[in-house]
Amino acid sequence: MSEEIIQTIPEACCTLDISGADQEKLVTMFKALGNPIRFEIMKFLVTHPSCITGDIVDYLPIAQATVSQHLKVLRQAGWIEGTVEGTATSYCLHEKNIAWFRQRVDEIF
Amino acid sequence: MSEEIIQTIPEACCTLDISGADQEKLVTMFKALGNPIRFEIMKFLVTHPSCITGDIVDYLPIAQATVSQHLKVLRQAGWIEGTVEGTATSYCLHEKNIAWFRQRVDEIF
DNA sequence: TCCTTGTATCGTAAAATTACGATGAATTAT
DNA sequence: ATAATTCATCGTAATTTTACGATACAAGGA
Repeated sequence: MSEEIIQTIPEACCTLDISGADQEKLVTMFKALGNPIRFEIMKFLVTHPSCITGDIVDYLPIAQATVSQHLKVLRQAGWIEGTVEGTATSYCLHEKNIAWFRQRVDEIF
Repeated sequence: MSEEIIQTIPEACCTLDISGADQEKLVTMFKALGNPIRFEIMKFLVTHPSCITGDIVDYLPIAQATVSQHLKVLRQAGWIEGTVEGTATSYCLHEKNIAWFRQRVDEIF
């Protein structure tokens, strides 16, 4: 006779109000800043509000195409906003999303 | 006669007190949570304090080896702590590092 | 109109990440 | 001592990310 083994995951001590699309967005934001170059870009934008792509390219030791790619990741993750100004693009922090990120982090941990 | 062009990066509006090893640690923490499975593990640990590896393996739809690998990433990033208890390993949040993370985020953004 | 400037996107090579089964190592049970 | 349990690590295939040069595109100036 073999005994029946019932797998039980321990009971939760509490609930967490994050899931679905919000959770995906949060993970995307974490992932975007989990890269040294992109973190450096965010630091640069904090200390140099609304500068253009070229300023960041001049500042960083990597190719323009790569910077543009990183800016796209940060933009799609919601960390920054880009505004086309003539032939240039001006970037600034997406304050609303950043505030949202902080609230979620404070809420979860 | 060609005119000399001097590249100038715009002046900073402020300074940011994060760099070097601290910055690397912060990026590593962001990177670790920038993965859906690892985020899910963190959520599980928040709601199920000090559970063992097997509990997480039962909860997630992925192989034990993969869970173990993700736990290692979270441990090395400083999000969690593991304690060997006999043949099992019990994991819990690394509260101190988590607090440090939140302080840095609040400080920067 | 044609050229220059500032960026984004494409194609692609190299590197890193993710997932798995298999194996190993340590502890406990028989 | 042997077997079972629990977990980490190894080796590796598949996928994703990162970086670059080349190219395209849009706006402004000559």
